[in-house]
Amino acid sequence: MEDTKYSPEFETKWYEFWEKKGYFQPKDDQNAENFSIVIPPPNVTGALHIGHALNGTLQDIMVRYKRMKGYNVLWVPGTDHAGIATQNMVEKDLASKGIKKEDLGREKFVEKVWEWKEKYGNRIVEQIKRLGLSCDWSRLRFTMDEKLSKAVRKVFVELYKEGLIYKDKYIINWCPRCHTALSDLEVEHKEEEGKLYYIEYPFEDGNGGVIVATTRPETMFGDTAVAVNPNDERYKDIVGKKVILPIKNKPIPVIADEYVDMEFGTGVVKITPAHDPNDFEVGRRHNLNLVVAIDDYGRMTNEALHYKGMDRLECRSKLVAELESKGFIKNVAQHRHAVGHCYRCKTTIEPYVSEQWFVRTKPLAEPAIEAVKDGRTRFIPQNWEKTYFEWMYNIKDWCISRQLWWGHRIPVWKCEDCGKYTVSEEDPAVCEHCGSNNIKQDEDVLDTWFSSALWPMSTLGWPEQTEDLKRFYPTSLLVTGFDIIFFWVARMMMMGLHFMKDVPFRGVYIHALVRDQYGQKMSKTKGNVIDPLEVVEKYGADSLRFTLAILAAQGRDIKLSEDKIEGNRRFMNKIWNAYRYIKLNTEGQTFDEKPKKLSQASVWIKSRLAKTIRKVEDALNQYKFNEAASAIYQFTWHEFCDYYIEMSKVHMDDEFSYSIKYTLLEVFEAILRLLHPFIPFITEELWQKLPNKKGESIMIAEYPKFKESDIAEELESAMDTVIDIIRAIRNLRSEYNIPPSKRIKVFVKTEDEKVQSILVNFKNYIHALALVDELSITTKPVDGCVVQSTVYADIYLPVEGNIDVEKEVERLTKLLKKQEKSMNFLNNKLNNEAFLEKAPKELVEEKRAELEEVTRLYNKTKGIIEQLKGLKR
RNA sequence: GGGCGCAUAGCUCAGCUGGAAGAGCACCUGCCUUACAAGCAGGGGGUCGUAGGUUCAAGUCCUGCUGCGCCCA
Repeated sequence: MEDTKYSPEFETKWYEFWEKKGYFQPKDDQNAENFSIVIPPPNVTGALHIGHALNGTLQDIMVRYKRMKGYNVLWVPGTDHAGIATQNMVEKDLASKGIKKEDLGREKFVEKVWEWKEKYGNRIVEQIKRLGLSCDWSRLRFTMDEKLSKAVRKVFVELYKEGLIYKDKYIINWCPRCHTALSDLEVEHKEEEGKLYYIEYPFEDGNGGVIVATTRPETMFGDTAVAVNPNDERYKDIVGKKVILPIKNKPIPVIADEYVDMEFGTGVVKITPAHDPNDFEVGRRHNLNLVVAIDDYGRMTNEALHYKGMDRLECRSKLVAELESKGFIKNVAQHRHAVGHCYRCKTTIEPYVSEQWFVRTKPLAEPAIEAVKDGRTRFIPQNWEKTYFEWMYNIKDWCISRQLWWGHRIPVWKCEDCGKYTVSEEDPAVCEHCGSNNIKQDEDVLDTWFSSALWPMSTLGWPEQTEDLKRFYPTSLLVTGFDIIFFWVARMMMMGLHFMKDVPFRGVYIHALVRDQYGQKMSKTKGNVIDPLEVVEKYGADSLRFTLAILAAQGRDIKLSEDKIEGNRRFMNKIWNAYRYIKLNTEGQTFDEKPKKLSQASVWIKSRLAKTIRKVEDALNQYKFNEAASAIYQFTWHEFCDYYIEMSKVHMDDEFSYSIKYTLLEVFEAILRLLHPFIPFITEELWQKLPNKKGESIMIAEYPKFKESDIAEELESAMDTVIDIIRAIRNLRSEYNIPPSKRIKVFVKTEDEKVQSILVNFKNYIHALALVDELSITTKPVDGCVVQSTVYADIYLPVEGNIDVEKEVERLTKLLKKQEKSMNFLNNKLNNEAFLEKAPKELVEEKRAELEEVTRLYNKTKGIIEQLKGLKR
């Protein structure tokens, strides 16, 4: 016999079993609908974190659910080469051995990264498997696979030919540490305490000067103008004059531009087109020169005179000192402002002018906006559409070149002779313009997100017209976090619509972020991470999965703590022990024949099961994972275990002996199937042991179907009466500290014939669940008893010796107060003319009946109290 | 500065289309009742952030305010 404590050690065994059986691969049923998902590819070098666990669990629930519903299901897994992240990691590794990537050279370095990928790239895959995710591993993809790289090239070349990719000298976000350009999205803005320096720029004519305010004085070596707002009365007369740039002693013009905020500082700002994105635009409008004062390593150039070669931040402090000593600094103020940081290495971003490749996004965004507007792609929850639209309407061109070595090399060759570009899918031998063989490939690689943008099509085989592509594109669902709606979702929409002429996915389920129990983001530095692998080790993957699912309410972040996972392990344990009970009673018997007659409890539980199935399906169809999970939890624990199993004990040796066991197995088996998408392992483990299983695995069994014919309203309402009476008896037992070991005698007083007949018919259940050994129906009060009234009947419990009158009066007075409150509420309502007139008739009737009922109870309670008080005297 | 979201029991949160507030954990009491002490039974606890409005009826719809998050610039 199994141990009373569930232990999840069987998990890996079942995963191997499923994989070996090929269940993760789609069926080939021509009549069935297709359901496909592509996994958001984790970084090859990454380690599984709780976010992956949530993301994967939710997808797996849908995938397993649909599979059991009979769909042809395909879930494509894969990993992302993660340009900067991976390169940084390998660089760091090499650095620890004292090697710089430049020492190796590009080719050798890239080789090293591939080695790294071979070595560690599978780690995350293995970790994902441990969670039970049923991806089709025979279709595992990597963004730098040969075929996927071909797709990348094709897309680049076609977009280039359509004029949607261009090269431009532009100010971009530059990470001096990673030594590469970053897209706007890859910059994280953080509020920082900084200083605002007020520096005087004297007029060229020697008559005073203007004071400019800047947070970055070191960029002054790149200043080519100072600017004021054209509407600023204070500075009307100085526009067109010249000022002298301090230290450099170079005259620069005063210009007027709407961009200048009159409220900021003095209303005069310095314009440094090469080192500030806004100034860059101003410079373009006013034809200003680009003077580069800081180089790509964040060091000062020779424009900075004696500061040449110095780091920009060191230069700042030294320069401020010099300016101060020379009297140029008029004031220094504290100033909070947003500073950009590299999303990978957190280094402060340096705006930098350079030649980069860009994707013209506007023409691509329009169809992507349309597709969501007309519902071809639906966001769940729908609010996220707003976020998507907001960004799409204000989309900027996408800088796609990165000065890295790891990634898809840009397929552009520049001719050293004619200077023109050859852009080609195949490596060209000669320049397509002049035929020269003196051509050189662009050094840069593409933004990682460029290849991810193609993920749904490229993993299915595009540009080849594969069977998979035909069958599974558009995919059915994408499950991802809100943090990559712009990075990824939006770009997949653009690329998918452009190249496939159809959306990449029908639905986008946006899930929450997993935070710690205090709502803090989990991070290694804070030390508040919950490691999914540790948790799985300790509690099992099922407990983690169920916890994530039951917490995954739409639109709210998940605050996770180990307690919660432990709490759900108890649920696993409950299921485990329910199985033990069933096994104990059914072992060695066969259950091939349907029972002819069911006991009342069985009819009831089947009705409840049917309703639960309906609830679960409704919830899952709306992606309400928490509702689905709690519906089954509630049913399994509080109806099946708390009531049905207890009631089943009554029938073990009576005429229903076979039928009750049959139904126990039947309902339990259905519970396991209902739960399988959430907790695949324990459900398989137990299902395999059931004598009534059909098929070789629960994974490919049919999902429970709602059966209208199982609904038994009349019986359910009778059972409500029974449960109500059981509760009342238990309550009295508890109030009088009667231990379970002591069976009792009760009188149930009711004049209602219906209730009387229920009492007769369901007597056994009351005996068993309320631990009663003698139940008498009466229409008269019984002496020497404590009483508890319910809507249906009054329970009289004989007490040995004397009744503690005071305690009893106290208890009942409390009850009386409640009933009084209730009466008042209902009376108010029913005395309200407007309510009687305007509220629905049924509601009014309902309230009338309620009032009648409460009044009856109130009078009863009152009577008992008075009687008790009389006794006291 | 623009946008989004949240405020319900001590804690973490459910509450769909408006008809007298729910769960899990924690707490209190009693129990090893033959599936389960990782359990069973019972119990206490909320004027649903605040001020208005719509309505016969508001946690639920609308507006202002306060507090707290997040995203974008």
